[in-house]
Amino acid sequence: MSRTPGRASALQPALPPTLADVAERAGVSRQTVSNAVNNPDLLRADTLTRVQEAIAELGYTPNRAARNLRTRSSQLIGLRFTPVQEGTANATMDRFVHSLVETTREAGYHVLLFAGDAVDPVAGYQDLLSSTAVDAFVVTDTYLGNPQATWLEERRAPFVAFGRPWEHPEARHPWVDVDGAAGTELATNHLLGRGHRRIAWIGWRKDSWIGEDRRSGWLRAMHARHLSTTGLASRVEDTVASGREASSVLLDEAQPTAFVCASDTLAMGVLQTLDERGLRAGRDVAVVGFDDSQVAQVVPRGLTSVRQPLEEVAVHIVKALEGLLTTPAVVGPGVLLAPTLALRGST
Amino acid sequence: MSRTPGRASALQPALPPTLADVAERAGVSRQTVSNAVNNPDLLRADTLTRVQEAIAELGYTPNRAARNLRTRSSQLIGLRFTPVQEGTANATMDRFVHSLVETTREAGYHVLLFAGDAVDPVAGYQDLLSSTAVDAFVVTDTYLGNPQATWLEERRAPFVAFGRPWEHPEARHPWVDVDGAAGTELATNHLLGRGHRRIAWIGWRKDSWIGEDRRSGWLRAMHARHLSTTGLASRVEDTVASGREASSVLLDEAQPTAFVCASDTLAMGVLQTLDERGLRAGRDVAVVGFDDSQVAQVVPRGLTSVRQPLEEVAVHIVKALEGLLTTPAVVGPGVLLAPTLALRGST
DNA sequence: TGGTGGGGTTGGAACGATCAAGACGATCCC
DNA sequence: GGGATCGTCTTGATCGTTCCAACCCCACCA
Repeated sequence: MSRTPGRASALQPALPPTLADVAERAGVSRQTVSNAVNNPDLLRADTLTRVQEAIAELGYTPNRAARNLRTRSSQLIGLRFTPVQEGTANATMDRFVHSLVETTREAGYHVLLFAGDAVDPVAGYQDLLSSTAVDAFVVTDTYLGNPQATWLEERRAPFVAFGRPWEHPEARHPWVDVDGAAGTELATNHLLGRGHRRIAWIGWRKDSWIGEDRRSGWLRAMHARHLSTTGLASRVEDTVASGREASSVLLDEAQPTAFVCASDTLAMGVLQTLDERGLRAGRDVAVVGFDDSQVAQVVPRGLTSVRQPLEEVAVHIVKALEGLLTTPAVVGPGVLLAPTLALRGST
Repeated sequence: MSRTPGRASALQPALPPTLADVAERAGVSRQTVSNAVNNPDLLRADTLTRVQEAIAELGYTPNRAARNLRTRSSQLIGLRFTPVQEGTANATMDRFVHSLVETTREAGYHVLLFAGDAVDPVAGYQDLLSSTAVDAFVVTDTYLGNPQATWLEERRAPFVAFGRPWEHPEARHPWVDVDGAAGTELATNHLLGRGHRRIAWIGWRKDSWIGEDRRSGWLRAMHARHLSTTGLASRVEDTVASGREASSVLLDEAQPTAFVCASDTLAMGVLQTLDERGLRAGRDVAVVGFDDSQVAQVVPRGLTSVRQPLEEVAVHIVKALEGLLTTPAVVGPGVLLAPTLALRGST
């Protein structure tokens, strides 16, 4: 082939070998090499080893772009990456991304990150989808009234959501979520087991589905023991300051001995109140957070927190993705996973 | 074209339009459409608008795979994603990744994440490089004796490092780093300005280049004031427990009034010691951390911490990448950026 | 002997874009 | 007036892979 001399040139960086190079070396056709890579069992044993030797000698790796073009797939999963919010203890994304990268790798995929557009929530998806840059998406920000999910669904774009379609129970896309109510129920029962009876709740505003879900777990556990919850609940913004204020008010007006919070951020607000009043977390007042962030892990004496099984979430998401991409017709039901409780000094 | 009937089929999901479709619609050749997209100024004004109309009507977007194949570039930047370590306050990656995603987007690139192999640190790079899946890498884990960097350099693979080539000052690749010494010097001077004189250092083991660099900033600031540092320094593992122990010993043996730490993780250990001894951070003893993690931001009364300008780092990295990918010959010198100090209640 | 069947292999034609070179007409300049 | 130049657009080839249909060869059986 006329490629060889160009490759021999010392100035040009060597072009990687192609299928044709391997085929020539092994004395077979291109297609046979392709089969050796993708369907080895189609070849006779001796041909296969000969081709594999040629591949090894040349250090051949299939060119992705060419393969993508021909197969109409990129082996890439798109994920809109939202950073941690400064000043909060919100830490889900980082752990989740890692789990997803790890799991997709085992399935032969890679993760493509893209940034969100402040104005148009769909912009990033639009671009990647129409240029066929990714095979599918993982949508994580479903709590924003998920225009992305409906938009993607309309376009029949393959995607799996991390988060239930709260507002659209009729949605027909696969999703994986963590049972927040089960988490707070776990936390509340843990506190009940430690003898607490007046357990307060600090959660998010009523328009947050996730917040209401988590709240319901606390409510369920309390009612199961026939304990009153009146005056023990508070709904605020997800900031440390709000948690501080809410806990301060609750301590004054309802004298709780324990707090269950919708997030580690709010729990840190509680710890701050305790700190100000000279109360010891875990000894005088118990506190449980949600998300098992780094903050919960390293704060003095530690913060007990509900931990989402993000590794498991990633596994189910990838499983669903593989299903979507092989047999697009089948859409299984959503998957709901149970969180665990990371016990630390605050309870 | 024979494609049209297939596209009209109701069962098949519509194939996206191609260059040829647009060309036919606009009554021009394929190449002209290509030029309209990539070199609009080559076209006559009226032709351009006609083609653009056709593009808009059909909703055409160039197919990435085809473009990648032809141009031998993927517009993807590979980044090995290492997750936060559980139990630490190490938070650089998340913020950095976000900055990088944002900045690369503006430059027309996307970020491709891949997982590290525990055994072979080069495996992920190898795979992506030889399959021409990415145009370049951003290497962040240069502190590990960076076999990746040397490996990539040998292969003439384009990459930019976040982190200096400490062990290989002769390295000829572009890098961007944050001046850790300047950061700790800033922190120490801040404490000196507040009247502290006995300022202790808690850092990492001697084999950490980054650790020694940060230590040198503290040393420099102290020596500039002719203050003794004997007995005031400690080198330990980067864990909360180590920080706790080290600060406890230092308090007993050297009576410091302030601590400068190589990380927020160590600083949290100091806070824990203070908490145990009934001392108030910021009032009785001052503490400064490094990285401005979420932990520093939400811990009660806050932790003063050195903040790396990661957005700026990303900008310089992308700039270097663009340089590499357009004119591979030129390799500018490394870029060293100055961190800032985030002031909070602990000082 | 000759048809049948099937595993193993082959060559040509896509996939959808860009590159390189050339065609065409209009303009310019000597 | 003729050749060179420029701006604009077209044509054919090419990137490296996989799909498709046909092919070869040999075993099997009538």
